[in-house]
Amino acid sequence: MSTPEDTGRSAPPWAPAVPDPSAAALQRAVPAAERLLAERGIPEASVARLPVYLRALRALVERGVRTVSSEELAAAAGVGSAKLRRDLSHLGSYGVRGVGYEVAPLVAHVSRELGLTQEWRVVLVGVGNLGRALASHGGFAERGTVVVGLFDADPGVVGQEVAGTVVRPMADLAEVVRSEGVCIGVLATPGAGAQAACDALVAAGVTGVLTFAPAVLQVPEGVDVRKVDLASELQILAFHEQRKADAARGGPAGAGAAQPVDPVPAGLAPRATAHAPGHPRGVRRRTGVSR
Amino acid sequence: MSTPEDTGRSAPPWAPAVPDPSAAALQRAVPAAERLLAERGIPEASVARLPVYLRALRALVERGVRTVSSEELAAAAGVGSAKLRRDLSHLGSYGVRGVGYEVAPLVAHVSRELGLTQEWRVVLVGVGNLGRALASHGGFAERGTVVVGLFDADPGVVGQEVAGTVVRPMADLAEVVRSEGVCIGVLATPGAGAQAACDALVAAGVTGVLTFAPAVLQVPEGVDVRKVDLASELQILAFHEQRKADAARGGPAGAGAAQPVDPVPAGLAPRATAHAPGHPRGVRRRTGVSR
DNA sequence: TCGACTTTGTGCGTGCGTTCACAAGGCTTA
DNA sequence: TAAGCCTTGTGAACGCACGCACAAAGTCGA
Repeated sequence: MSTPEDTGRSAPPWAPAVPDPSAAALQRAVPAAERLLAERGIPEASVARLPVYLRALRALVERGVRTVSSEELAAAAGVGSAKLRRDLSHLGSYGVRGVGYEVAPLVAHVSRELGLTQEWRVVLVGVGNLGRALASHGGFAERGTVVVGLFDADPGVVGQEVAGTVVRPMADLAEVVRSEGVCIGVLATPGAGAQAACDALVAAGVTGVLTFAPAVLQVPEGVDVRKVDLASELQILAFHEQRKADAARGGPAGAGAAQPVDPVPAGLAPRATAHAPGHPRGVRRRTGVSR
Repeated sequence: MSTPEDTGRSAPPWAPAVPDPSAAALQRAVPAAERLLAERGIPEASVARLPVYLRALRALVERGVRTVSSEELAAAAGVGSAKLRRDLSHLGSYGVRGVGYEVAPLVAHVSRELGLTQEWRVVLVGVGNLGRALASHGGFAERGTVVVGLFDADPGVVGQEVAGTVVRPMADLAEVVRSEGVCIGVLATPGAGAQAACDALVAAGVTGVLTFAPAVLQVPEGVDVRKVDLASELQILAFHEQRKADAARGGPAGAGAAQPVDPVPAGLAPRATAHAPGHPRGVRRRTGVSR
């Protein structure tokens, strides 16, 4: 069976400005076994890290580096080397034992895996403060993504020009999605109108949604939703800050915090808890970002 | 080492300059957040959901509801009831068997747990498109958070008034952080200046950072970093879209999105591709893909 | 050509998070 | 008071993900 590999359009836009002798490597046929492995299941956790690896790899390309060890790349991506190796192993074997990974081929491979060999056209619904920023934020999509339409339910906003594009009414959504081949939508509406906007996107044929709205979205099977919740992120940080403050004040083991009835000193300012118990200043390390 | 020339470690800190084995060793350290949690044992995963529960609860308060069952609240928050019950159990028993949870007390309790009984003052560094939006986005912090300072390294931006606040130079950062009792900083700079800005925040005494910059940040022990990566989110969506498209086209096709063109069989919605296991009943369901 | 060295790829143990399923507990009604 | 019903809180099982540690596999120098 013919592998749907790089037919036509050869080199990706970001192909290393370098001569690139390994072009052949790109064409190299991928063993069926490997492909199946990759197809069958790349853990979601790994997929989520691929963009990070890709960014690190591109930086390396920029610097003219041709080969990296898992240790180096992992450090650049802020993860452990073992994790990185396993993640990459899900894509097939693209490293050379005793040497490391060839940057150029790896960039190409990861890009292809993420579907970045094609351009993804997206529509943005909700042109408020955030929506405007996202539309203008040239690099928010880095590469591979193009906003082909801005929409808003507010008649007052429709017609305005934002980032060189005219905001269109929701009524035009379906038509644009179809004609432009859009399958990803970005939602930047207030929480109240989020579900309605989401429904409109789905009805139009979008199957992937990135939402910034503070609302729980209900979507039909087959539609992916990724949610970025700014308020929540801050609240989570606040939780940790409070925890640190408590630890600094009282003894660990949540002296007072453990009790349901915690006499919260409402008036007490969370003063710089900069110097918790014992923080070895000056030592840098990456901080877990959980997920 | 394969790096052609890694001369001078003068490379900017944010550059994926990897060498430095000692740094790798330091990464083994246990994230501050996790360690703190261990003292009281609220799983990070649960903490991350508390804001969502809180939002749902507030909506219930708005509607005058006084009691909710775990089933109802879970549905409103988009999670399973068992998960919700366990999450809440980490905060202590605030439910009444046979009845459910009393909304008002629960709101108060969760709020207190998240540290929302006090106001968290934050500074925002990087007043570009995104920074401006965040500063203006009145409700992006919902409640409990107040932006008390905008900073930017660009002299051209300093002095401008954004959202009623004058942008100040980075030189003023430390002073503001101290005088205002800030411990959380929001980073909205380009990737290039992120590490420097982060360093400035940490040096000023900030111990919690929310970054939107596409860069891996290195921070000292005791500082929490949460990262929101817009480009990555889109790429992850793209990955899934590609997967669906491949599946729709027929069998487990190649790993590459071959066709640069013909992304979507116009008008045809890539039906079902459910990669999420079965889900209870309900026409609509929330789509997994959480972080 | 051979041996020493380097780094990948992965088997395996461990711990966390999610889910099931049910006993415990509390309200309501007779 | 006692029986019945409802929902919480949680013991236990399951599965995923992470990290260690090492054999395999390749490079480099003699």
